[in-house]
Amino acid sequence: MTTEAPAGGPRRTSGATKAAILDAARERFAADGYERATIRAIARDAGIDPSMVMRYYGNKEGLFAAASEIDLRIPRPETLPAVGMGAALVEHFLDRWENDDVLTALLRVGVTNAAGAERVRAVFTGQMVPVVAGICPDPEDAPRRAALVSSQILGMAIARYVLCFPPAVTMSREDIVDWLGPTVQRYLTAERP
Amino acid sequence: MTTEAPAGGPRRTSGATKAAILDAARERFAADGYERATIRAIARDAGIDPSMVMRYYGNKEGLFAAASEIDLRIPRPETLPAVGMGAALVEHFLDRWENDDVLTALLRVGVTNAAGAERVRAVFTGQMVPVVAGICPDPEDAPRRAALVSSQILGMAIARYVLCFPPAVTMSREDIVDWLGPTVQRYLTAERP
DNA sequence: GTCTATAATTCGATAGAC
DNA sequence: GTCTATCGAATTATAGAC
Repeated sequence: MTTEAPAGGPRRTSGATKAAILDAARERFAADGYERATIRAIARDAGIDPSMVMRYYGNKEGLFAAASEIDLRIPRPETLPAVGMGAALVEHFLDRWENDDVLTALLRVGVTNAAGAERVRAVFTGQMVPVVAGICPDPEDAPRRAALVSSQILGMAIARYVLCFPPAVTMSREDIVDWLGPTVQRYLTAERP
Repeated sequence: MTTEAPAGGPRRTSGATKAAILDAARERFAADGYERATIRAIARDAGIDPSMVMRYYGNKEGLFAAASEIDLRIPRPETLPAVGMGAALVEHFLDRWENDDVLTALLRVGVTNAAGAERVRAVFTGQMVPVVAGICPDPEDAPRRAALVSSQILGMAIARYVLCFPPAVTMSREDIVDWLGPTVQRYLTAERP
């Protein structure tokens, strides 16, 4: 029990508190979006006082910036199967989306908040485009191909995890990979139509 | 000038005021999302007093319900070209998205608000699924195919009109139709993978 | 490091005069 | 039909005690 700490000492370390705040923030931003996720609720979830959030992150915007740092961990092209890169990418993103609240949080905030949209664009430009550039036959066309791939990945994420269209929710992972894989593959490597 | 109306008469008709409110509401909801679109701002845009909004629509939720009524106007399958239904649908939705704020408003609110998500699901079930059922070879699979089609349409709409990925914004309509058309066509009519 | 108290806004919603 | 005035609640953010 942390309450057994010596008198005068911190109840818990600064690092642990900050991590607890970030965890709670990620969950709240993912569940409620930027406006409805209040600092009070986040602090309550983290079991600390709202003023601690301000102390550590300055303001709500700073908190979101810290909580929405993200690495998509897109596999390097060399590690992907030569055939079925599209399917492998779809599978990777399904994994990430189901195991990391930050993706949903970033998407929800990006749709409602101008600063959030800017962050999503930065992730797209910094992490998606370079990988696509390493795959597609015409690197100068990588941004456009990356946008096409992202549109399909984002669209399925919204249908399945945010809007919760029943058919999109009940579809098995395998079905989604089988349907979306060829689409992504085509966006990556097909000749321009 | 409406101020020349006879003493005691309304400055403008009830219908005109209500329409002005709905127009302003659609714009605000589309631009700011549900939480940030305030009744005060909507009333200011419409050039009336905030209390009029309450009088006509009861509360904010009622206002959004009225402002987000929408008909996707998806063409009946018979009127679509036998070959290139996918392309025709993509073109239709690009048109709708560029000429009707309600689509963006509904999408923005659906992502942040539970009631908004329910409305999007209702539009999906009521307008998208039936059309797909009239096109696809196996009507019992229409909901799933409709979800796949919607995921690609919604994803491009978000990338182009909400998140504003530069490549998605600068792409020409023709390019989008050429790239997404075959995808939608496959989701509609291809055998299950 | 943690918490109390509170300032300063802002919002949705209501009551009532004209 | 329209507007003024305002209530009550909720929010971010700050100042300062312990």
